[in-house]
Amino acid sequence: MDSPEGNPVAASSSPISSDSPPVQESPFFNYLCNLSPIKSVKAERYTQRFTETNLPTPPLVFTSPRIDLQRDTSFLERDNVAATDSIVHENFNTQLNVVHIPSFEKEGQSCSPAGCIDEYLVDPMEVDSTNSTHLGLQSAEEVPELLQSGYAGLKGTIKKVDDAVDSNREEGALTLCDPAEKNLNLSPLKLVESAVDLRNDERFDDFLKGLTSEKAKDIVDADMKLNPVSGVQHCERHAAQIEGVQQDEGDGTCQSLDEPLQINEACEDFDDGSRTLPKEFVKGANNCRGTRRHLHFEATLACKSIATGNTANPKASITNLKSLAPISSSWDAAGYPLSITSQASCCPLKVARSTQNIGNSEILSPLPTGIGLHVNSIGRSMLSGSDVFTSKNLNLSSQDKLVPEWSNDLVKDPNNISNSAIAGTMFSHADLDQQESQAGVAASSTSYPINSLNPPCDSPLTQIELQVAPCEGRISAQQNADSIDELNQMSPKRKRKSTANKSESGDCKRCNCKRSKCLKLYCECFAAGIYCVGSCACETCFNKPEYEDLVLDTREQIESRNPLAFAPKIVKQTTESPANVMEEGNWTTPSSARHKRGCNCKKSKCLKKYCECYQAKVGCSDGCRCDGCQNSFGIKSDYRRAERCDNLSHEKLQIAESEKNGSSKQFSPTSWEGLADMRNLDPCSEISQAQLQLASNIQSSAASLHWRYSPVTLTPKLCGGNGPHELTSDSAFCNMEDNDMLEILKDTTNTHRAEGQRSSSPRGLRCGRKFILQAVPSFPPLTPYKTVSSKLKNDQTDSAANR
DNA sequence: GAGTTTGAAACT
DNA sequence: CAGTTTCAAACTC
Repeated sequence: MDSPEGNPVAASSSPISSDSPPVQESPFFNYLCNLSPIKSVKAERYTQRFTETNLPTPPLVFTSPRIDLQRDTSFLERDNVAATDSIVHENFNTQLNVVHIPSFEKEGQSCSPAGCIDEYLVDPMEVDSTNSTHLGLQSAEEVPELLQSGYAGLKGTIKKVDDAVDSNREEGALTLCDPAEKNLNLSPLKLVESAVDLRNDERFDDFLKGLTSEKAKDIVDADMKLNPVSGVQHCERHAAQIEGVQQDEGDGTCQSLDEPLQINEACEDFDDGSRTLPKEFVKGANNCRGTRRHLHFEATLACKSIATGNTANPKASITNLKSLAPISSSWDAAGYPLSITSQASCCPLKVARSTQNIGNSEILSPLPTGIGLHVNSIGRSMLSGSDVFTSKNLNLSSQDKLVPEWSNDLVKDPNNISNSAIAGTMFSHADLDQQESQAGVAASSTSYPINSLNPPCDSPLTQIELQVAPCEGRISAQQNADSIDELNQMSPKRKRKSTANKSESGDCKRCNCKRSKCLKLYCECFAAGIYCVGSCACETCFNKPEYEDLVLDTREQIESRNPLAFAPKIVKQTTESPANVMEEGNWTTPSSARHKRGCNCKKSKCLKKYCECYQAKVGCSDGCRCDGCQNSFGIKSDYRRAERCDNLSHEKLQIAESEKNGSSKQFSPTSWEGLADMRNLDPCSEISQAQLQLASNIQSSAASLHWRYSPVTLTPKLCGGNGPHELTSDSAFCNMEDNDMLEILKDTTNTHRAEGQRSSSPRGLRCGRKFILQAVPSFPPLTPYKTVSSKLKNDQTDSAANR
């Protein structure tokens, strides 16, 4: 680790200094003040940021504060965990306590009508649908029979779960167990909430009395399975009753990895329970980091279903749930925490990503409209939105929002993953050397299919993946360690070579900054919104977690100059025609993706990586000021022609769709001319009628998914690599200046609604636009999550109306 | 590996 | 806003 010359943090004029003006006191602030001093400072700072900007504090911020609500680390000692510093505890607590929403209420956290803290702790969907003044738990009538029956039916419930449950009686948890026969009208989050309420059910106490050891285990297991949130609470509350119950060695292991699709095997971050539970029990439970994320994923998917209004096909949704389950489990296996808030805030994104990762899975249901993010913005937006830059904890939180590609491999070969490796990963990341670990993983990880996505490995997105890579099973922990050591022992030059080689092979590359202290956009890591890691060859690097305040300040400074400095450079024009959408499993670059600002090449002719367009494998556009452009991905002068080509293509698709609908009145001579014209255009004319028909049948939202997450690093497919195309009105966005983009951002909601009323435009196009609008925001999100939630609802309404 | 070229970012 | 400087990546030898 570099030892920077002096600590700029101390000298920096941080708003957290004691001289700082008092932050306006609010319930939120008071809440934060109850946190640990360190985190309170951060929270204060965060609050202040939003106070100053008059922006609503995004709920994601609570990822961090909640983490600290229970800082009891005694369980660490009990489990002989080497917690070497507070950060370890902090991070570890992150993994343990993030879902302790109910405890807040129990502990009487203040909750004012104006700014109920819990409002930030629930799924935005819930926030949106529920009065913010009573967001804590659903009322009894809202919570299905699960609540009413309470744990009196626990035994039966367990049995049902284990038997894969085919009953409809308990619509709550059991719906998750047998999703194919249930519907998803019940929000999974509600399930969690309802389950939480069960903690207070005295019948549970009665039930626990007289437990046999086996029963105890089964019950708590089932508790976790059914009710990951309350499971922890149960374990704490009824520890005395369970204490002494002997568990068979190895019997406490969770099967989630073996049968990841089973909801009842998705276990919970049960570490908290370790404070009171027998160690073996805890051990078993600790092996089961699946349930919470599992359920969250379900919540995510529920969000998806809700967002798309796809409640008509619950079965498909449930199928998706099943498909996604292993992924979520694998995430938990990595020991990363998940906050309902953060997860839910980004749930559609997560869903989309998951869908992508699943590849050929059966996930077919439409994606939520309007929640997609440009692939470049995935990491950044989330990083920003969750203030990840400010905290490693938050960094972790961001991981929750993403699903690693390797999780698919988990499913395929669960035996590849050892729990020990998982645990090792967890602890290694809880260490100060976290990033070195990442680096090691990065160095040893070579084959992420997702690599084709932007941002590259440097991005938070990839960082997240890398952090959990050990669980992938492809790389042993020892290999990781070796890689780390190797990297750490490298000279900067060698590191650079090494990373450069990796870069060539499509893997991670890191910065090599010498004078910028990695706090300027020169630094690729900083520009990507991530900390530098051990694999970086930078000198005097301040882009590290320990300088997070400085990093944040610098970032703010840069953003004050250019609010979109951290926005994706490559933007995808939005009205991509379905014909131009990649086919399933064949991810190609949207050829209409363009550099937001354009290049300025003078000598390289846009044929070398000096050119940002070329580097991003996108064509040059009118926004470029390059001389003698010969960009092989599309030269500037071809831009207009390609635009015309795409417009025609789009028109043709509209015609095809109209044809399908039996409505020929929309055909215009122009349209037909366009069709004829298209035939003369190469390569657009290669679009077959079948393709067009297929394209017209493509669910627009699904297409939108591909576009949203379409890697810009691949070659265009249908319209050829040199055919930058498809620039309709929306596409001007590509070349918009930042101010224009900001204007649009401010007007996102209105735009969205207006689009919803535009009956003539294909749904997919609207999706595309929404995507772009939401892709751009950096930190802090200009659109509160509540608004996003509202938009989800609007989408739902739109979908319903369109149907 | 050292040095050069290049263009983005930062600065004036 | 334009010109200049700084910077680090890309590239060449």
